[in-house]
Amino acid sequence: MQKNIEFIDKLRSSGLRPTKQRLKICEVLFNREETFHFTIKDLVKKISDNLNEKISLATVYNTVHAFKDKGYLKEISINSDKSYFDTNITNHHHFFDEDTNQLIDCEDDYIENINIKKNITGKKINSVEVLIKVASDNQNQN
Amino acid sequence: MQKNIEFIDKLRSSGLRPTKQRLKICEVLFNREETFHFTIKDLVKKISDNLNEKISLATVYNTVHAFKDKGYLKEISINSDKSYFDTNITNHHHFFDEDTNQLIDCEDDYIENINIKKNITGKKINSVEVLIKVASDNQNQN
DNA sequence: CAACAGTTTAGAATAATTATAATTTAGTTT
DNA sequence: AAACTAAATTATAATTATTCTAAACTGTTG
Repeated sequence: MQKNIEFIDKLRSSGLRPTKQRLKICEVLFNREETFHFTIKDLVKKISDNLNEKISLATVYNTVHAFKDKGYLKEISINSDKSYFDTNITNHHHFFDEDTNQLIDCEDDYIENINIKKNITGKKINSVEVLIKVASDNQNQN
Repeated sequence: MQKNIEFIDKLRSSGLRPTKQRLKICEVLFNREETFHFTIKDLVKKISDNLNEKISLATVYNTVHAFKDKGYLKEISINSDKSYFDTNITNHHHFFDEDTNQLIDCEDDYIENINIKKNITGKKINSVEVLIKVASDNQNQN
């Protein structure tokens, strides 16, 4: 569990002012054992569940984008109408449960290393991400 | 190149009435050598470029969704605010050029087979897709 | 503590998509 | 081929996620 003072340093060191709102969002996002996968809506809900004061929607968007730009969050590509974010910023892959719309980290032992044999000429690879869509075994869902 | 009569059969066989609009959209989508990656906006533009008559936006959405449901199109997950569709419905992966926002098919010889060693209990795998984000080699882009 | 740039905010604006309800059309029945 | 019915199309309104705007506020620096 990180302390407030650590968040302040973290923010300052990347040129973000440690405002009340950003610190609250840090607490919600980073004071946890497990990776947090969330949409903006999820985060807004977590904030209003955990805090007394409210943070405006615009600030939540601003902060999430700032955190993403600074590398504290990753944005995950899901076949969807909204963006998912991930507090796990290491290189890793995902399962997406189509029954529940839940994003699940794919541990390293679940998948063999991805080997890109050729690349587009003149481009560098920025990321390689695997998305494994799963659904109930016993039903016909899509 | 497929003929109109083939599209009519194709649509009928999957329980879709071969309407004028759907046939026009079939022509635009499937009468081509290469895979077509597109957003709804792209498709609307192609339609208005190629045809005299106009098709309403709602119909374009309806048709693309119907075609997707019937398996004539795939929807591709991109880190973005809009949906991309693909006329290549085989299992395959993608490059996404972040400079140009272009989606590029990843040929089989570009990537080694993906091997999922473990899966989520009680779920079946519906799809495995790799997205390789690339950008200019000589610039600092993100 | 004054000044200033960086932040927050409510609310408006935008953009993609979906819903609605009236009209039209395709396929079937007479 | 006229009549019927369910499916499809359409213009438009509604919805949803996200971004923009401009005013008010706050953190930092001197």
